[in-house]
Amino acid sequence: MNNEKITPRDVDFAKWYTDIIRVADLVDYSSMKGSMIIRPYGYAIWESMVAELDREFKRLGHQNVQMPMFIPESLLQIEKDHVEGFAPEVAWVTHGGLNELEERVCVRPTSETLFCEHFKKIIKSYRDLPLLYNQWCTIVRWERTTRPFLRSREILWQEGHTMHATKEEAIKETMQMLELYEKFQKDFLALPVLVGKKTDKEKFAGAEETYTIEAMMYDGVALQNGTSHYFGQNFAKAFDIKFLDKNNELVTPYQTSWGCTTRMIGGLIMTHSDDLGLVLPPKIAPIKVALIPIKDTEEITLAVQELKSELEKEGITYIVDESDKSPGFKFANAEVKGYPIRIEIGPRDLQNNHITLVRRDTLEKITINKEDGIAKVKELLTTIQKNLYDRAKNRRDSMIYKLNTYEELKEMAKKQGGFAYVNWCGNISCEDKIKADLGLKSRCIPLKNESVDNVCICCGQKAVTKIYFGKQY
RNA sequence: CGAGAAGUAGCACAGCUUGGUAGUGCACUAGUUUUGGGAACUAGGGGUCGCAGGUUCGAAUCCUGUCUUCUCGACCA
Repeated sequence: MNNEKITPRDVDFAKWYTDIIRVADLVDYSSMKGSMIIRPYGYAIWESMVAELDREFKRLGHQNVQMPMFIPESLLQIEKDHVEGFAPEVAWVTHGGLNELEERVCVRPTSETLFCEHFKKIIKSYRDLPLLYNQWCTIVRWERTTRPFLRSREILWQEGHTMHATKEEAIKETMQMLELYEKFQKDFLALPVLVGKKTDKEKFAGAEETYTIEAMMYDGVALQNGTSHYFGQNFAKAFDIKFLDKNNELVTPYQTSWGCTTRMIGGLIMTHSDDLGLVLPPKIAPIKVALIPIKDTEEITLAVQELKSELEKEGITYIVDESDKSPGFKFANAEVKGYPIRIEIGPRDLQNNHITLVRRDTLEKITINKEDGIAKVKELLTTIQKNLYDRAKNRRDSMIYKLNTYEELKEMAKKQGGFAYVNWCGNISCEDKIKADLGLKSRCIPLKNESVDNVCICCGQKAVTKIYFGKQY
């Protein structure tokens, strides 16, 4: 910890973001371009997410597996759209030891092809389905420009891959996982998200339908924070995966995949944090409470001990700052780290049998009887979680603009950010034009579509759907 | 990949115009006094000034090349 100042959020958002990451000591940069080292505190945040998601995946019947890191070129090339989509950002290994490889292999940018090869071997009968696999791993995409958490060359993520006997079941799985992500981001990360379908232009290479979770950052720029794909039989056909159904007929199964990454940490920061440092939703904060003794006396040490054992009894994680730093320094440090609640214990408190609780989200100080402390902590953790979500949602909602004319859209594109909610004819030409002229990309088509009786915002032809446009990270 | 800017201690930077012993703040170490919003004092440790070449008696400083990073564009699930 050092006492570097953070660039104010409204002055330079990009600098503010990297400052937060630096002062909270979440990552370090490796000697290789575009690779980040996730430091212990950053990793602890990821572990909180992993624990929650992994439990949910397993509850829904998924099993974890581990696939190889390398994909032979011939394997990657089996599905045509897939290889075309990923070609520009694949890293290749050409040598093994001192010898040139007969066939080069890539470092997985995603593992559909590996799973498919495996599925082809193990799926024989309808009794083998559904096959519900998930993998926690890192992937590599050779990005030209990188940004910590949001776009790095090595990505720590989770990828689910499932096979189903029927189309309905596969679609159900796709939607179920999408909803799981939405619920997780809402309930745990306190991120209000738009859920919807990607346009054909923006969908995953090789997918029939791509669904997305779109969060909006403090500056109004969108962040795709999770996806769920319905593949239909595209990969299964390309890989010649077949099984014998109940009628003893050889048929092709239906497939899904879904994933989310450490990008969610970036999303957390860009949504909740402020000029003093990190702000973490209590449910995801690795440490919920920071205990700060103001002075090093016997009386205070005793009171800290009491609080520690009470927190332990309740299973609330905490940290005690027993360093010989000044109180002000300890407060600032606790704020930088984003601990949801800080408890100050000093002589003045103890005189009256009090302790002081400080909320990280509002910085409100609450003086309370020592005995009531833990009950108040529990209550506050819930309150803070809710407040963070409400705050983010109000901000997000205030930046969704329902627009009808191209002029209005043009005006919006000039502004800082936000989502435009507009009518669209469904043609890629309009999507291309809006991107080329205004720099806005389609975010998603809402799942529950309102009836559309208007014209496309771009071409004026009959609109077929509502759609969100916005800038993206 | 195009345009611009920058690389000097862990971090942030000054020094460069006009070449002459490597500097400042924070962080770090030890000691003393402190402690309710980023403590004070004292004493320390830490650098081949991104890399390579050139000019020069002498280069962080001037010249050439090169690598890397950042911003903007392009690209991008």
